[in-house]
Amino acid sequence: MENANNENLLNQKGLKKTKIRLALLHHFMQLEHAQSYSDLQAAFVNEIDKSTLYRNLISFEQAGIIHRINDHSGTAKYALGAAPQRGHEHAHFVCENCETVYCMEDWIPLELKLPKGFKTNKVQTIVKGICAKC
Amino acid sequence: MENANNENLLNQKGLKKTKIRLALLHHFMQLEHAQSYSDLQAAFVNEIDKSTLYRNLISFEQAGIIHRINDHSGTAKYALGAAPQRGHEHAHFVCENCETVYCMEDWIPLELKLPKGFKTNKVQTIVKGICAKC
DNA sequence: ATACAAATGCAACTTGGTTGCATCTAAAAA
DNA sequence: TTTTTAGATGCAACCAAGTTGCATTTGTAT
Repeated sequence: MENANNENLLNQKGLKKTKIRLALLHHFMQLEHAQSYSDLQAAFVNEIDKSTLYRNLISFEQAGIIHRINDHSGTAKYALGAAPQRGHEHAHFVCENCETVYCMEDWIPLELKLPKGFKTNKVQTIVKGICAKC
Repeated sequence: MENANNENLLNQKGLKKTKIRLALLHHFMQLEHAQSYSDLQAAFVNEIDKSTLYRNLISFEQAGIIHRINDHSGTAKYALGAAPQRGHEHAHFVCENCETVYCMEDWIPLELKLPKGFKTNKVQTIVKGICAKC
């Protein structure tokens, strides 16, 4: 069932449905928080090549299947869902204890007062603190 | 005059006043926007060793002379001023054209509604758009 | 069945950043 | 002023994240 949905998703986006992509997609579907490259590598140890993994993350991101999050740890993380668009931004919560990154879907983008001549189209917010599990 | 001020600053923070530190500090004083490692390396080509530069950036940051900015480009940038404290956060503006990073000093931190069990102590905001010069 | 584009694996590379260690220098003590 | 010493520097080696070129394989359209 979920598998059929994932196959459709890849079809829609014009991506070939390979074992690796279906496995990756399945993995993302099961998780509620963001994954770093090393998380994913650990989850698929000796199954997916480094460059293949990175290339698929890029493909998925371009297709709007996942979005890249920079949680200020220095390394990117990836979570299900398209990149936040103007008016649909969401904040990301980074737990300072367990380092888990959550998408805060109900985030409301704020109105900003910018100096003259500055124009904005994106606001990205990282909230740091302690999550419910810690 | 400025040089004397910089020397005092280093004294106050318990840092030895070396040629390199004074040059770095002077450089930061002249700039209005954030610098990446590679910006700084280019500005002091063959003058400051890689590890010395990084170590001084760390020292300056710990001393509250500069603060580190993560503009979601994947590489850190540094700008004059202490790290934003609770209640004194400021947003950072990243120009999508020239990639310049500006500190928006008059930013007012927002009140957040977080899910139950989540506690926050820091909110970091990156605003992306086009700057006044572009 | 075949043919082509796209996906994979591998190795080599780049860049940002760190670390250990020997040497040097600012600044305090004598 | 000279001596002492903690801290600063330079160098080389290292690590992790991420990218690229190329040969091979696989998915899909014909």
